[in-house]
Formats: sequence, C-alpha cells, structure tokens
Amino acid sequence: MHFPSVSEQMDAICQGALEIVPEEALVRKLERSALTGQPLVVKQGFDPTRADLHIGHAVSIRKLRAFQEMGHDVVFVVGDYTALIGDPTGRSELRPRLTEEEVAENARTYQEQAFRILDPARTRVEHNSTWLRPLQLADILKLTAQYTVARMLERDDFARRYQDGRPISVVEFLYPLMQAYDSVVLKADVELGGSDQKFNLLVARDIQERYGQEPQVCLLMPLLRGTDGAHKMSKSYDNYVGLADAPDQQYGKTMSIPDALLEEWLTLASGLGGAELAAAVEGARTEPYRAKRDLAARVVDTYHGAGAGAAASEAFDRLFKRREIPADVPTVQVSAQDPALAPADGTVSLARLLARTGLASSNGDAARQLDQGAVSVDGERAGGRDARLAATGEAVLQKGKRHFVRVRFDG
RNA sequence: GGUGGGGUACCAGAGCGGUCAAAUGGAGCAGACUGUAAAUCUGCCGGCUUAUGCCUACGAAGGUUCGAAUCCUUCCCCCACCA
Repeated sequence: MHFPSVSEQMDAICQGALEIVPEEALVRKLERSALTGQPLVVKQGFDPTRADLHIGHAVSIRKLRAFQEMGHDVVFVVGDYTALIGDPTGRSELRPRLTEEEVAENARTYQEQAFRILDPARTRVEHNSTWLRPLQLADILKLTAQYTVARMLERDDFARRYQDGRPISVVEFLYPLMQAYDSVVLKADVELGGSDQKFNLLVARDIQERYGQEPQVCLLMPLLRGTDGAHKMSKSYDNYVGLADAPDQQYGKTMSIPDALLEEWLTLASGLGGAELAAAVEGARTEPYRAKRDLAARVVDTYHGAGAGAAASEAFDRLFKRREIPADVPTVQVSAQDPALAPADGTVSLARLLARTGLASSNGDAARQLDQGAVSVDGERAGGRDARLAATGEAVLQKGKRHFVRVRFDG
C-alpha cells in the first residue's frame, strides 16, 4: 500500500477539522502505517434513530472519504444496537426508546445513503449489534467496571441534567461505553465525530487502553447548523437537508437558511475548498442571494449529479418567482359522486375535496385555509369555505405556495 | 424507606370549581411584503356533512357537584433532599 506523504495526509485531514485529540498521536500512527504499509482503521458510527442521513452527517462522511482516498480502511458503523438506547448527547431528557423493528427499518437505507459519498468498494459497513447483542452480563460488568460515575458526570449534558433535577437513566451511562466497545472490537485507530461527540470519543480512548489497545485518535468535525439557523442540524429538529431528499427539496431547504448561515454552509456543505471557497465566502458578503442560489445548486449537484442543481433552480424560479404550476403534480382520482364530498348539481364541496386529497388535514382545516385565501383552483384564487367546484374533468388545486394536487373526476 | 414537589395540547408553560378546546412563547400552516421555503407584519393553529350543537382532550380509574384541568379517593409515573 502506498500512501501520500505524512504531511500531505495531515493537510488533508486537518482541512476543516475542528480538533484532533491528540494530534501527535495521529502523526505517529500515520508514520507507522507508511512504514509498515498497514492502513489505519478509521471508524465513525451513525445511529439509525431516523430514516435519513443529512448534509450535517456529510461533513464527516466527506472526511471519511478523504481517508479512503489516501488508502486507509474506513468502517462505517451502523449503530443499530446503540440506537436502541439513544445517544444522550445534547439531550435534556431520555430519548424515546425505539424498537428493534424501527431501527432495522431505518438502518436499511443508511448504507445506500452513505454511498452517495463513500466509495462502496472500499468501505466496510458493520452493524454494532453484531458484537453488542451477544454480550453476556459478565462482559458488561467488565466493561462498566472500567469507568466511574464521577467521570460520567463530567460530561455536561449529564451534569446539567443532574443539577436541574431532570432524570438520567442508568442505560444512558451505557451509551458511551457501548460506543467505546465498538472501537475496541474494531481496533480503531481513528474515530470521527461531530464536536458534540467529544465525550463519547474520549471515553473510547480510556476503554481501549483498559482492554490493552493503543487509544484511538479523535477527529472532531464542526457541527453544521440546520435550516432554522439556530440548532445543529438534526433529524429531531426537522431542520435538515437529507442526502436522499429530492432535488427540489434540497434546493428549497437550502434557500430557506438565514443569510447569516451562508459562510458556515459554504465551508462545511458546499464541497468547495481553498481559493474557490474563499471566493464564494466573499461573494456571500456582497451578493447573498446569488451566493445562496449557487450554494443550493451545488448541494443538489453533489447528491443528484451534475446538472441536477440547475434543474432544481429552474423549478424554484417557476414555483416561487413566476408562481407557475410545477411540472410534476401528483394526481388524485376521485368520484364525483363520493358522498364524502357533498356532491350537488354536478359540483362538490371544495373544502371536502381539500381534506380528501390531503392538502388539508381535516375539513375544519380546509375551511380555515379557504377563508384565508390560501387555495387556488387552476391558478384562480378560490373563495371562502363554502366554495364549490364543478366535478368534471381535471383541476389543479393549490394550497399555499407549494402544495399542489391534480384532481381527476370520474363517474 | 422517610419528607417535600410534580404529571396540562407538537414542545415549553400558565390556569387551580363555571366566562376552558384551556393564557403566553416556540414550532407548524396561511396571507401581505420581498432577494428566497430569509427577515418583518397579520391571521389560523382538536375533530365532526357547519352546528348559539355534539364528540374527544388537562397521567389512569372512580367519586363529590347543577357544573371538575381545577375538590376527594385509589392507582401509575417523574423529580429533589434525607436514609
């Protein structure tokens, strides 16, 4: 195995990284691997607590990719067992426990999503249930004996919760230990994670030593803030751009970030580096709108291939600038005679139709939306809650700016 | 084990016998505006074939009362301090 020089590797690794703990150890490991031809084992875990990976995860997945390109072994750990506990990081309360079925369902697509960035041929995908599930109580006793409650409480999520009198379940103490055990099993040389993972990654260093291994190097990446501009990007805040989101979704969500976030996103999510990045950041200061549209297109290109960004940009203009009906409107077939639509004289209740087609969550919601002038039929704004619609042929219903359904009547 | 404090809508959190489908903030949806699904302002924000009506909802089940989120009983759950 031939690796780039140690200093080249260090440059690539450091680019965008927030912290490397400890940096000298990484240099030593790289030197040794260059000498022996033995690639480093670089791991990162992802808990399938939700169905999607998002561009916040991509920040470190890209870094995994960089390791891979330099010839190291990347292990993508699907935390299907740790997900059953839920990472307490940043949590002010116990996570709802997921069932094994829910986790398995989420895990199914993780690998596929990660491969939008990683090279499938050079990635080892491991599920941590493989080694965590078979553990016996004796094994767990050994593991838990390696760490103290006082050290656990150093962690500020726990410290704060304890101080505020909010519950901390004992299983939550197990989480960092299980993650650490992953590192032991994999004999990890390097573990990647977001900066909020620092505690967990550091615990692994201690635990590896207790199990007679050389401790891993922790490589912490900055956290990307979500589209709300306030919280870190997270599935639970619903402020994320999913790797598997449709192009128009990715584009629109990116457009919705506050201007103040542009520099952060350009740095962490655009895939740009060096001079290009500097130029883009400068552009964001002078022409934020332009810069945001470029960023959005770039994000879409990254996950849907070159050209997809331009198409999404065009669709965005059509929808929001020109207020036209988008190309791909889902069609719903309804019967003009359906009693749920209150048919009379060849017409149906528009409110009921909205509820029926899913544009409104209930008849009451539909009535309110109609009263507020939120609804258009074939581009014409519809009146109040009593509006009716001729039940023939087709009509395009629109609620708000971006919810469309084409209705086709039969019978 | 003891003592004290709690459990309210998607979240946080007020209410403590009627005027409570429940203040307020956040989230969400919509309208206006615009450079955007930004910001700002405004409205809405349980359901029901639309009704000064009914149903569901203030941890659960019973009870008191003309009337209960509010009072009582039992149960379940959470927190703090002490042990």
